[in-house]
Amino acid sequence: MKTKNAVARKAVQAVKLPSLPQRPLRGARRESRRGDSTRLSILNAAERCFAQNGFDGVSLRTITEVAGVDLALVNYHFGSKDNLLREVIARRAKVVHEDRVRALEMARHEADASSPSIEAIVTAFLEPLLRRLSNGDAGWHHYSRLISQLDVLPKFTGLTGDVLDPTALHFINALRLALPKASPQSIYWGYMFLIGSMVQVISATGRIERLSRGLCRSGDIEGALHRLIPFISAGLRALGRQAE
Amino acid sequence: MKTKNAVARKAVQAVKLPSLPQRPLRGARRESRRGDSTRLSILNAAERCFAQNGFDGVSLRTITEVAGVDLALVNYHFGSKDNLLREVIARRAKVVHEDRVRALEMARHEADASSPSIEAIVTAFLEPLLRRLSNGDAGWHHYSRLISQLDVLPKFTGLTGDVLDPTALHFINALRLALPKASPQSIYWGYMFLIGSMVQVISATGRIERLSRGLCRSGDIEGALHRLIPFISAGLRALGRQAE
DNA sequence: ATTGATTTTCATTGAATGTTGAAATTGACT
DNA sequence: AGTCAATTTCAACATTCAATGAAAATCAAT
Repeated sequence: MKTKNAVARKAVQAVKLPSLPQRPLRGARRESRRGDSTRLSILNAAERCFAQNGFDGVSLRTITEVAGVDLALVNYHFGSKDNLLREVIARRAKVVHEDRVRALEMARHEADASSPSIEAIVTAFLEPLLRRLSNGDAGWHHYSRLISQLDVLPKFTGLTGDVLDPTALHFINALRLALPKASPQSIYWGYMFLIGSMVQVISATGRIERLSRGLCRSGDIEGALHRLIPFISAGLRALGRQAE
Repeated sequence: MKTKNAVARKAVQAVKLPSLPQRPLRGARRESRRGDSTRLSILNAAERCFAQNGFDGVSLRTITEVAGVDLALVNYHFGSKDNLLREVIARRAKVVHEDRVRALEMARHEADASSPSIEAIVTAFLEPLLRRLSNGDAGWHHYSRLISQLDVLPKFTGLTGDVLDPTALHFINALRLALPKASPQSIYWGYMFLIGSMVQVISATGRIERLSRGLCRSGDIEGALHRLIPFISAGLRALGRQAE
């Protein structure tokens, strides 16, 4: 029934969405349309609200209130709450993916003929996202916390899979080349552990402040990276040394 | 406004909960009361539902339907949905905490005068929970997935803090003794990474099946532990070696 | 000024939410 | 049989939810 609803909704939405002009109608390369700022406000508000209270913990009413726009505009611009979430994620995931792939290619270039070091691979994966967290843009913070939540909720694996798996497979392949003696299974598990460690940093729940009584701070990305990269690299290398 | 509602609800609930007899009224050491099986059904159903769809993604109606009991019984036995969640978690967290502390004491005993090895500490932390996941009891599976979700949601840090922080501080202290050269900050971060890696295993979202195209399985706890312990141990040791 | 598509507003839909009060039932005790 | 508290049932409560339909407004192009 749930799937049927989703399908029905999707079908309706495909029909009812405003017809986006596929190519610029006018001379300018890209014509900025009237509703663009509305779309942006909604995306940003949704990102913040979803991150704070989870997808099901926030209503479209709250989101539109934060965005300062009318409730009905969500369904006009995005079709449904589900689709709003998808666009919130896709927007930034695209950026991070491209940066990560580029960073990895750079590392490969520097490594010449051989494979880049584990540290280089891990850094190429972590920095594109983590560096943005210390750049003052709260949006990236919210996006990170949202990803952390979806990563762990079974009902969203479809969504996160579509968006994040390409990056994952890209880096899993790089790790395989860098750890030729590790079994394929160890590589996959190692990648999961990598993700998990990173998620603890980007989810920024404030737990480390509480545990350390203020000695460590969730927002101290430099401090986190300074430990995260050695931790993961040493862990992965240990998997590469393993007798199987 | 939201906080005010929560406070009001809590106050009401404190007044309206059925007066639980503090000590056994009759001869038997512990008199099993009539509603106990109802309580259990609700706890188990809530555990399963929360794990699958998240706290806000499930209604009390769904939970009581799964439990096969009347809707009103949730508020009769637990006072509120919030409190139901708390009891769902506390029930199993208590068991795991005791097992972990006991396992750590055992490791200390075996290590004689010196500190237990990193492997021993990490194992003492991981096994009490992970071993239960391969013992057929689906409840532990649901509990683990639920913990994974709450761990990453800001709005539940109060709850998870109350329940999980004592264990955390216990093991952080053990790690400090085992890694005398590591800075306190590195220990705290290391513990966070440990948690993160573990969460990726116990959240069991099926992602590793998809990424590895069936080569690895989320349910393969032995395989996961076989990589998780070396990964984390090597990572922590690297933090201990770090120049600071 | 008029057209016509895009965007916004407003009112409302039907369903689902957590919670509650009052009556009915149960079962162990006198 | 009768008592009484614990438990269960049933029917509602007032909100809130996502989504929609139709009218109003906006604005560039003719």
